[in-house]
Amino acid sequence: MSQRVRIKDIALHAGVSKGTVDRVIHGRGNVSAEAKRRVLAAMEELHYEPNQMASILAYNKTWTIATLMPNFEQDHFWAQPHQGMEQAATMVRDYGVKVIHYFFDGEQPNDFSRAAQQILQTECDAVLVAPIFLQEAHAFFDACEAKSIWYGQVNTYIERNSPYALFYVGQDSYQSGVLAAKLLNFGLAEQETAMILHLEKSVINAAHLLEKEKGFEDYFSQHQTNDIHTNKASFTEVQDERQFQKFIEYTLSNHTSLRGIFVTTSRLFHLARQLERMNVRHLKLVGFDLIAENLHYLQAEQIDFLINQNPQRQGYTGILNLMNHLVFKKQSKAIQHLPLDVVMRENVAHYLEDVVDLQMKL
Amino acid sequence: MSQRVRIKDIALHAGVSKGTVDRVIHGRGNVSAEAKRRVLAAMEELHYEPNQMASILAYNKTWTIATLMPNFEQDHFWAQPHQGMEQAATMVRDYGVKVIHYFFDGEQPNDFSRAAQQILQTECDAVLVAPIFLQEAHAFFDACEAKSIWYGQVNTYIERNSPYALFYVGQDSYQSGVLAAKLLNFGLAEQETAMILHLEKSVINAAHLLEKEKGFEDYFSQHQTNDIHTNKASFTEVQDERQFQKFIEYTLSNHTSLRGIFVTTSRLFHLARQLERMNVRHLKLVGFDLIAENLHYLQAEQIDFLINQNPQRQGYTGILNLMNHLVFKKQSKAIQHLPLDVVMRENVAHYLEDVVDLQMKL
DNA sequence: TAGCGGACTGTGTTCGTACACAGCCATTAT
DNA sequence: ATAATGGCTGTGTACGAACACAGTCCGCTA
Repeated sequence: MSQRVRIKDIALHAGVSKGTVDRVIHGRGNVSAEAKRRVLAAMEELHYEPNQMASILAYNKTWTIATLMPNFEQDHFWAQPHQGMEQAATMVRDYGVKVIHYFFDGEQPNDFSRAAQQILQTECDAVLVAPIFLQEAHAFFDACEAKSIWYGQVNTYIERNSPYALFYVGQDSYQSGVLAAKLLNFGLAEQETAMILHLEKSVINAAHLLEKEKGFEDYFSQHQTNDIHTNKASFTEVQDERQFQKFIEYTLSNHTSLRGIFVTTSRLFHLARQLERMNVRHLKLVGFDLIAENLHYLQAEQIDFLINQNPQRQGYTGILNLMNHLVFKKQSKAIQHLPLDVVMRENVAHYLEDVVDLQMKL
Repeated sequence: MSQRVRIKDIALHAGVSKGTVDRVIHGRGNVSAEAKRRVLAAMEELHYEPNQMASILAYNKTWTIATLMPNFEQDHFWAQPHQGMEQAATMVRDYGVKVIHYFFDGEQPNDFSRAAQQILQTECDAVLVAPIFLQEAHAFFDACEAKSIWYGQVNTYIERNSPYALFYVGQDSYQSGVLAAKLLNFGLAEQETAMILHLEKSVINAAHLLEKEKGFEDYFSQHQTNDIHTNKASFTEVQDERQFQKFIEYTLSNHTSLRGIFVTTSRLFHLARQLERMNVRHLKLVGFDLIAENLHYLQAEQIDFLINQNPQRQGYTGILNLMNHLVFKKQSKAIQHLPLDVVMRENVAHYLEDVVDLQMKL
């Protein structure tokens, strides 16, 4: 008994040859209305489902995907999306998809353009980009469209109005601010104060930081029941221990009811380290990302919550989306926000395991 | 230029035929030492990696996996693992794996045995079981081993010492208790009281409930800094509104400092509903599972945290593990604890989306 | 030295789909 | 009437790996 319905079976059932069935399936034309009707009826009746293995094997086309993102030796954060891309890459190789990585200096717009140019000189079918430089990214995307190259965005979202712009995979900054607010609101008692603190240089230019700030403030303005006060601060010179200490002392004496701080980036560990040195333990701390330094203070119970933005999945999902588009012609959701995992000392272990335990092969 | 290294290339490079290469790869013997050496060298040199597509197509073997779990019309919880299994099933069909589901009455050990017997009468290569009845499960597993059927466990873990016992996928009950304790500890102020509450009938027989209890208590005994008091209670008749109200009133008056309750199962919504009716709003509530009733009270901010045990993933991962074993001969980790996601009103959306956005095809 | 068995290796077919190509037929143009 | 055109359909081969089978070679024994 033949388990599965094959093209051959359809052909037999419809009284045509498999060539005709193939033409119908792929809409290649040159099929009479009558034959087409019979083939479709047979497919319906026998519940035909194509065998992807055989299809891919026979199609025998190889696709090339280029990735374009900041050098991760410079900023270690990017190692995570990259790792996700690599995992996905080994996974999609059997589908005839080849992934080639290009890197640029994360602080030099020019270098983005250089790497982009390099990609444009090769032959590729799609690119996965972290478009962190607005202007340069726009130029690159324009070029992609001119060369009929599909593209997806990770981490940073730039609005593009083109059929070649396939998707964005990344964080939901606003909602992560809301989430942090909720956590602090839960942990603080009435009349106490929560603070949002930026430890980055150019906050005003960083849309995602402002989004987080907005989410944080919106939450508290909508939840006044506990009468939590909120505050906002910025400090850049985290490397300068004396300055940092002075800043903290000043802040604490100015806000005696301060009990919780939300740091808007992965740099929370700087604060945790400084507080540890100063032996301050009455502050509840919330921040981002499972990088080693943060994990250290999470274990030490100096940090209470780390919001995990699933950076590996950004890369993983990005590649998989592109391959779904190229190989299976399946379109993916335009905006894909990754889960905001609430990570604590007590459940961190699971999030540190291999990101993708769902994958199928080595 | 042929992109990829094929068996034919190896053969050419080693000066043998592809038949010989095939024998070397599969250790089928009947190859001279010299030929074997040359083939292995060529594989090494050309970086040969087998084409899974072609391999599966040519192998043309179909595997059958049976699943055995409680009827989900009876207890809706089981719908989730089932859904995960179904997702995985459509995904592995192209690999020649067929999944057939068997159900039993979740309250009748005899019915487990009946369904198990049914499976044993068919021809299958592996089973995925929720072995919730200890004795009957042991009997079934014995039978599987006798018939050389591989098996994996989901949701409930029974220790088996056999090569046919492949893995367990499920929750880490102890750790989920610890996690709940940490959340309440974070939310409560000094001197306040946290309670662990069972709403199930036979707590003493339910190992996982006792584990949760242990985790909860261990956390607090190790974290005395806030001087949180803990308490334990049990109540069964959640359907009886008057009784339930009396129980709650009694508990509240007995523990005036009670501010947080951890319900050890998905039945938290019963408590939330009752508290809403009584207009009690000063209690922080932590429980399990994203079922509709719980989600309602999470949205209403009556429930603060739901710990998500990823029930869909149990099924999904279970099927994928079996297929990895059967098709790719790749062994999976013996004990696989799924992430304990901390779900709040502010991040619930992500967890309600399609569980597995990592999957590759429709 | 013929006969036999076992070690070793190459050939050919198979899986299900994709697609090139050739062939057929009816219609239109010359 | 014959040639050319175009619509439509079937045949055959390729994709890469798996495996059955047949074939070759060698050493041993009768």
